[in-house]
Amino acid sequence: MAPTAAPTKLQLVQSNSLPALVQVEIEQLILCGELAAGERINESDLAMRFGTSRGPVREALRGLEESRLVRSEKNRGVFVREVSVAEADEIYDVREALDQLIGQRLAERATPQQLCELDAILEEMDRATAVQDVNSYHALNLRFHDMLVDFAGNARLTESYRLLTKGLLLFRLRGLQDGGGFPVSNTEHKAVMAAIAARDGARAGRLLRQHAAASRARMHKAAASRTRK
Amino acid sequence: MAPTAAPTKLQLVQSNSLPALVQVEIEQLILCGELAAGERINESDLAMRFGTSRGPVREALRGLEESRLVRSEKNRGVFVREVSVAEADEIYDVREALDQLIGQRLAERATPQQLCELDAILEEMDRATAVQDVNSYHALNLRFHDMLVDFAGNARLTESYRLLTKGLLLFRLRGLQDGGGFPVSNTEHKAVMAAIAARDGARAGRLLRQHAAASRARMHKAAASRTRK
DNA sequence: AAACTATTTATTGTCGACAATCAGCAATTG
DNA sequence: CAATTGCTGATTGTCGACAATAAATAGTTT
Repeated sequence: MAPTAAPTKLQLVQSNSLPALVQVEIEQLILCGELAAGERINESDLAMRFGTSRGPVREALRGLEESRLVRSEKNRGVFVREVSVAEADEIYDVREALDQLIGQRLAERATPQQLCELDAILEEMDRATAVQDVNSYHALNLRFHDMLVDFAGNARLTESYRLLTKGLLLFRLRGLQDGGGFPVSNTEHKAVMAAIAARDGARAGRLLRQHAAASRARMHKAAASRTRK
Repeated sequence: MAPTAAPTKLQLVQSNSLPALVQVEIEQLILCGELAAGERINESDLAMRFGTSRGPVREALRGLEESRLVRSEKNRGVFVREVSVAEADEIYDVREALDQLIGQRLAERATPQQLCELDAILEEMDRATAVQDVNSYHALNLRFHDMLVDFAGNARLTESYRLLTKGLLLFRLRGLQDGGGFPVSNTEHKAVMAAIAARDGARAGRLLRQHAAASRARMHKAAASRTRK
């Protein structure tokens, strides 16, 4: 009998190759800000840190370059990408289109079980809002949108979306955290959820797109107030 | 004085690293079908072919894995990806959303010069249709859509779109070339162009999305008739 | 003293070699 | 005779070493 639904830890470790492991590790380093945007990455240092040789590290960096988290200059090294406001704007343009699709598909396909999970997150976000816990809210917000795209049931859509939002995450790290308008954000989430629960695909799509647009506007506002200072 | 707009061939060769060169080379091999879908890729063979060692080849393959053109199994090698009809369907779902955005932005931003270039391609496609030259039409069609997304003026959008369509290309290689309905396809192109020339973003977006949907439908039809045989 | 040049040093790019692992075949055993 | 077990050849995974390049430093000249 074949082991059907048993994701053993052993199997995961054995299936994932070392460069792949190193890649997610470096990705974490970048996303958590330990490797700052614009910074140059030293291959030898990373290799030492992970206890490998430079080969796997180079392979991992090549993968990260393809996912646009780093850029590489010949004979000079690879650098953590920095995304400008203009680039973030471009990303948002695409994201809005994808978010609309996500809302649409969610309304068609999301199971009641999944809707419950989403509602649970929303409640947690309300609690975080009440205590003004920005960090928790930010993390929950990320998880919420990740679940949304997952539950939309289109693997390629998930891929594209994740790639895009990683770039956005890199931008947010530069300081401006969503313009601070996070109580508003959650009311928008609830409106989207209502449309999904009502199985109104068109409305859900429209609302989720508007939510992304609002988020973009908050970013602009924060960026503007920042450059003014 | 700095060389402003002179993309010397020398500079390109020197700026692009060897693994990057190898990567596009392998990509061509895959996209032109010399490396068939599902086939296993031998690192040593490729290294010999390009006159390098296995290191750069491995890095290139890691990049291609990130762009989903190959998949990698630990200790077994990397394989050219094969995309099923279901996956192609997923891709089309996303592509439709992006095409709508492309049409919208094109109507807003395309310069008269660019519109001329596009029209020129359309004429060529008409000529290819008249002579029933499927291959030429296919190539022109690819160029046309590539130019569309380029002229939309959003680098991230271009990236996402290209990534998606590469996957689709991989699927088309498996035999079914767009269901043969290519005279229809070009009339759709012309309708889109008319909307863009009229600077009607909403209509251009809607029409380009419908064009993608029609293309998807043609794929389904071809796939159905194929499995029936 | 400033500017240009030579040298040194650190880091990347590439390679060949060795170890680990897997697919296929042969031999053995019940 | 079927099935399991143990080889064998080939291929991948990883490493350390060397060459090539770029940044930093020191030295020289005007």
